Amino acid sequence: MGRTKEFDEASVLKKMMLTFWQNGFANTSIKDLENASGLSSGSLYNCYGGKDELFAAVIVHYMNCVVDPRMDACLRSKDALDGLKTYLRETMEPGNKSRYLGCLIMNAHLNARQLPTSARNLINRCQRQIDQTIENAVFRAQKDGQISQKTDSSILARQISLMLSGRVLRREYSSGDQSAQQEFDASLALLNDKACIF
Amino acid sequence: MGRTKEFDEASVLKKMMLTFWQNGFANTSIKDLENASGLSSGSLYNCYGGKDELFAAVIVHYMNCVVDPRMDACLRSKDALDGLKTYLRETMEPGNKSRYLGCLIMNAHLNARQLPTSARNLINRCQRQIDQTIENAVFRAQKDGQISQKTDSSILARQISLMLSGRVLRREYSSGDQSAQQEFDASLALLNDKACIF
DNA sequence: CCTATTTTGGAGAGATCGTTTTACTAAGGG
DNA sequence: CCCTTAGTAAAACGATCTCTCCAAAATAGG
Repeated sequence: MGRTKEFDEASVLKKMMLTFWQNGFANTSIKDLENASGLSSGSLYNCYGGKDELFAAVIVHYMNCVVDPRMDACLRSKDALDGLKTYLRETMEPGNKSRYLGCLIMNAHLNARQLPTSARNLINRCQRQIDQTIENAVFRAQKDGQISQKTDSSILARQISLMLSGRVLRREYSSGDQSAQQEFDASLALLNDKACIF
Repeated sequence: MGRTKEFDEASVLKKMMLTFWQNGFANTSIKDLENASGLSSGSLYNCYGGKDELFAAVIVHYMNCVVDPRMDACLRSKDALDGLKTYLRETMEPGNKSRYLGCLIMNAHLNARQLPTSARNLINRCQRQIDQTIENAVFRAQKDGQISQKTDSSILARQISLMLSGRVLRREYSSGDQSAQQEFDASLALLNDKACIF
């Protein structure tokens, strides 16, 4: 039934994902994607249809390969609080990469106006999933006695989400090893000492 | 000494400020600025030199007209905690505008890579000023007994800054009246009950 | 081998971008 | 009247962008 594809779709998606992740949607050109993937524009348009659909495919790939495993680990963790802290650390810390890229989903929020509507809806759905994971972890930690009963866990979850978004937004501003670490510590501090906010 | 300027520079800067504020640097074209200001590109280039310098002038104008008054009011407020809360409310709440625009300075962080270096440095300097204002307010509130002595005020200030950035980042995502309000309330909750975090 | 089908790569259309230039009008001061 | 500065409108520049098109290449089934 015709010629077979020569490239590995997962590996190509990963390379394009990194490009979008670093540069954002509007600041990534088809030429960039050609260079990153090694494919020509003809192939890209043949496979995905256009930049918008390509971006959507990248987001799905990002969720599958990056976010979902983290969320699963968080939800399945025996120790709810530890699971949440691990999730935050993985999302907030630069890790072994030379540059902290933030979160592809959250990065997209600020440029939401430049995004095609379909991508915007997709992004929002993913963000809601992330927020709910955080909320679930906080609820479970409170039920397990790791967070004081006096704490309003809905508010605490919202605070955590906000700080996570804030750290992502500020990644280019406070990118020194020190300030990045301090912001991460400040976020975690909310969860210490049984989070006796109320 | 030649013909005098026909337009009011402050009013022109304000119109361009709103355009940059809504669309960001990269997504604002010279044509947009022509339409917004009513001037032709010739005049714009004659007065400011180019898009980069124009953006810098807009940032200075934004600081002078929007941020500085807020920071001054916060620092001069008799009640330190009230002053800080007012500052947060003004920056986080949509107010009377139809759409919440976030903060021009913070908006620029996520697109920092697209900005000219001069603008990036300017933005960072402004952000540092904002962070210090928040920190000063927290310190003063603690000295005045409004925040528990057990609280690590540096960490609390960082948390506040992070939430502020987070709210700005998420403005298009959680833009419903309800979730925006809830995020604002969650940020303020840190300052309630004498902020007995530690 | 043949043919239908798909992939691939490159050229280029068509649009928009920031910027410069040109030609022209308008207004102030000597 | 001249000179300088301020302003508009338009054209053109080279660069870059998304996307289309088409011929060549490769591979499946008959």
